[in-house]
Amino acid sequence: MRVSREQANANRERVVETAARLFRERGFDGIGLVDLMKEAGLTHGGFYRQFPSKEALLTEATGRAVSQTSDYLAGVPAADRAAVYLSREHRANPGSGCAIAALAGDVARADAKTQAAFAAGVERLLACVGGGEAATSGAARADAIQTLSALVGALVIARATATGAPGLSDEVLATVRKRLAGDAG
Amino acid sequence: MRVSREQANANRERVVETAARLFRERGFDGIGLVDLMKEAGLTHGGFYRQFPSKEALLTEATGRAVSQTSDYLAGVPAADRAAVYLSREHRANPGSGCAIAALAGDVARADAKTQAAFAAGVERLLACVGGGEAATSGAARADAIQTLSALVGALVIARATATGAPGLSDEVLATVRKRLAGDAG
DNA sequence: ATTATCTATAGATCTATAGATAATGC
DNA sequence: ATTATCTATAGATCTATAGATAATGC
Repeated sequence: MRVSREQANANRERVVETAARLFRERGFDGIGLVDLMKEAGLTHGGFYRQFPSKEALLTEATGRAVSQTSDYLAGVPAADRAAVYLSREHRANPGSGCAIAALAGDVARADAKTQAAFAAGVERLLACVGGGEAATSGAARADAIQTLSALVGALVIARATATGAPGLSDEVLATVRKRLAGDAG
Repeated sequence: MRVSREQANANRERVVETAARLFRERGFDGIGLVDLMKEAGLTHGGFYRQFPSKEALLTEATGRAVSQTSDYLAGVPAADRAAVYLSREHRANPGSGCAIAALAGDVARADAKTQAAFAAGVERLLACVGGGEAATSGAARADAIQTLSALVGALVIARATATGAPGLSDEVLATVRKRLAGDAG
């Protein structure tokens, strides 16, 4: 039943990756440790050798999810970012999508460490959206904050209305996409 | 143990009001029916005579919360709305604050009926933010969608960083507040 | 007689722990 | 000998239901 140290590290990685996806899809309380470990291909008994608590896994999973988000978005051409971010495909796939939009609700109720990991992701996205020159304060950073807020708000509203009011959901995506294509998007 | 029909209706109202507050504060999975009913001054045994399920209470509580939100915001002078919405006080009090920002995550995973109640709230806020002329499509409605998205996104990000990165949280509130004060805010 | 609310509980979760097992790594 | 993972379970929840109770409303 024991595996090599290398394999154990790989298993731990897979748990974090799985959590980064499932917490975004179902929320922190929407997935239990038994099912989460099962999705990672393990049983739940080994969990507490690798993590002190489910809350600690949220901290790591948040860090992982925000890294995935900024890495992915950095690879999208600046001119396409708003269209990709506000697409129906992104709306339908929170598990592989923006960590800020998908985790904000749970992170607002999490501890300071998790919020700090989340904030680091916000900073990286600001640098990305602002074209690299938004790290310091000033007008470029203010533009980036305004743009990121509109992106996150539009996606969050679109997801909460996707099934019950698909026309409004599509309209919100399309409208903000169009507005952001004009300037800093 | 039985009360008058009038009192029973008042009790039911209080359960919906309590849920509208607690779901915003703790999330749908963050409050159990036993504690929720206790906060409403009742025991949990009577719950299922008034509501078919906890999910059905979410539908009603969402409708109640969005009504409170649009009613409150309609009473705030248009010039002050962005400052009130993006205040530290609003950030600290989700239970009595904007239903869109506080419930979006849970509603994205809820049924179509709950999403429809949420969408009705979005429409009412668009009319409010747009100054009443945003109900029909056109530039005024697009402005309102852009403004509401920025408001919701900024508040959601500010809440998720309030404890772990208070400087960033304050900065997001202040920046978007300043930007929206200029135009449609 | 009806019914709103109560007490009590069933049955299914959930997080976390205990102890066994078996392969790694000294 | 150490340890990563397993099986099994403790103890605390959670949603939902059953049946008793007592006041309302016919």
